Amino acid sequence: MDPNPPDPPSRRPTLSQVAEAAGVSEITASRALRGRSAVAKDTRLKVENAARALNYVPNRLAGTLAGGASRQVAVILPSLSNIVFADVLKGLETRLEQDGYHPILGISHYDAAREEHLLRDLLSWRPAGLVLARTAGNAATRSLLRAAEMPVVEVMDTDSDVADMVVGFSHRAAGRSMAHYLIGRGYRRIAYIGHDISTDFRALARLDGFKDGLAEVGLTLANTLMLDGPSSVPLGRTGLAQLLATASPAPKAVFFSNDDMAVGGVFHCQTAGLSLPGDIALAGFNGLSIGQALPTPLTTIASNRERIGFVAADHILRSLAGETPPKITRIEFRLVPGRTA
Amino acid sequence: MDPNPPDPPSRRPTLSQVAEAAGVSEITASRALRGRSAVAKDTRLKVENAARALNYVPNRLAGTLAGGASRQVAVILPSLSNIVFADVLKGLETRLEQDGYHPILGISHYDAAREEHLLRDLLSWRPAGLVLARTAGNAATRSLLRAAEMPVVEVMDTDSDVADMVVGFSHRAAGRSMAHYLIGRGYRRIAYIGHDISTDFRALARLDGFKDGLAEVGLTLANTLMLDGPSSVPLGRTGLAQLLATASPAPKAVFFSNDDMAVGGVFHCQTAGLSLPGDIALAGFNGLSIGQALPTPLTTIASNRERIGFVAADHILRSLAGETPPKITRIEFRLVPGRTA
DNA sequence: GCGCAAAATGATGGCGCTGTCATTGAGAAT
DNA sequence: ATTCTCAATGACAGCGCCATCATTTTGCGC
Repeated sequence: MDPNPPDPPSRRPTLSQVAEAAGVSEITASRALRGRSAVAKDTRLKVENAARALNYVPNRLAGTLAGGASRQVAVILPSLSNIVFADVLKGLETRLEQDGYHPILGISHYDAAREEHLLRDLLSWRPAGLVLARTAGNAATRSLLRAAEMPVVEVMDTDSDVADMVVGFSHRAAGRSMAHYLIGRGYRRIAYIGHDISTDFRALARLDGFKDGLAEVGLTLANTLMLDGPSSVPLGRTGLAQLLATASPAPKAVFFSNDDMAVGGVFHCQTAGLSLPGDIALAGFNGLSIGQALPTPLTTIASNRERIGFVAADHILRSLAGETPPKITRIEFRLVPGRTA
Repeated sequence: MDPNPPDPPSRRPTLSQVAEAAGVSEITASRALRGRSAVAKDTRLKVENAARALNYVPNRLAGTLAGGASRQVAVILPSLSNIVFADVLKGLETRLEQDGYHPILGISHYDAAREEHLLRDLLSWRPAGLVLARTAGNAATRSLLRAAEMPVVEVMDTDSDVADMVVGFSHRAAGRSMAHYLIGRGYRRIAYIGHDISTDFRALARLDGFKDGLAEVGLTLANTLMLDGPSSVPLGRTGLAQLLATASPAPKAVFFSNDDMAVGGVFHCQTAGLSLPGDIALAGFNGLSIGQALPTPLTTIASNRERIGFVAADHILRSLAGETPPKITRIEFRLVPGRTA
């Protein structure tokens, strides 16, 4: 009984083994499997059979190193707890997969240092392109991005200037448009309830735009409640309870940092017996399906996250194909009047 | 004016350029940067400075090819629309990142053929390990997995036998435990509302377990409504409306395929003025925070998806470190009695 | 048959890095 | 001093594949 048998030599078959089995040279086998240059039909069949028989799986590390471009795309997102980024990732993956590309993922947790570290790490895999939803300005990140020498798409908002291309919309404009809507509905005493805004600068941009919209008619926010922690339904629920318990006079309308928060607000109203929008009006942001399934559909702004991801991936792939996609692509948002405001 | 200037020689700096700048040999630079073997302190500093000055980013394709193991882990999930899998991915990424690993992602869309194709594709990147939430039995996938020669963890359910390791729980047992709970609460005329079950075999396993639990006391499902399409809040809402419009006598309790569906059911009751659980009792599965934030907290079964992902990644990393994690790791589910049943 | 272009195949080198096995030199032990 | 040890460094080869440039074979017109 050998106590430590020599490592089983079951290494994965290589291209040269396939070539040998097929009775051709390595390079011919390579061409046959990739189908790029001319290979006689029965040569190709021989090679394909040999590859199948050996259960050959190409080694793309070697392939990429030797010549081709990688078929990996680095993706950096700030979070996955928020369905919004999962949607973007889904759109990305869908488009990438069509061309045989795959995302390598990093989550920055809204942390600039971690983002930079991730960027370095992912770049070391020599991806063909890079998609990111950035966290905040960071000098090191900027210079890494500029030096990346690959297509780079920044997603989610169009207010950025670091990347090669941008796909998204202006969160500031979205906030402003909600202000216009609420003003148009006659609301004047308006409050805002947000989650941990120090990290989520896009929510902050919406808030700024919202304030701008109010200012255009000489209004300011009646109350502003900034809560700790990431956005969630429970946080929105307790947030509205807290606001209504303390604000006097009570606001007539509340704009939440997003739909999760706003749905929590709706739940509070259901619990407290407040009628929507008579006693109080609520509005969110994102257009999640849950908001629309509520007994009183949520007034919100619909964004198309999946499409943002899809288009971002498409831009990467088209850049790699030598095309020149637009620098800025707006994926329009849309105000969805519900019955809560 | 050169019409086609020679490609700018701005190729990324290589290790040998760093070595030259630091006045040492390539291999010494390699060691200095990796910090594995003995390098004199000031040699290391020289190399580090040179690397920084050149903005050197290592090429891990070459590094992995030459010797080391890859620091990528292939991840195959059936969907990202469902927050459940985003949670798993989050847990995975969190643990992987701690050791400098990154997930390469593939989405199978509950399609066995696509799953197999993805597996081949991802394997071609020679990842260090593989984590997947499988879709269904598929002979080709099985043999690929067995031949993978790397740690493989299957997540979400423990009813599988293909992978090296398994992290999850028995969906069948979860379904059974919900049956016991509802029976214990006195419900007898019980219905089930599910989404497109042909794809989601875990939901099907829960249903089977649920039926088993009913059978133990001589009951069967009063009604079964299987809806087309992926699970969602709106689908659950229309589903319950449809069931109550057609079933006669009406069921006293409904078990939904998951929380999204059940929340939709709650919304229908709110709209239709049905009181919970007096007029009808509802139960879901997953323990999403939204269900707990409802005015009447949802009765459900909490699963810890993020932990499943975290532990799965941990098993991969420990296997790579030479340890032997358990073959089967149960991440317990927990019945959460709410006020809807 | 002959010449020639085009198709098919092959030989070579190298992508950027690391494993392995030298080699060097400085200090410890004798 | 002389040997020995061990830390520090380096030379070399090769990971698996593909780009480039031969070379051979085939097809085809006349």
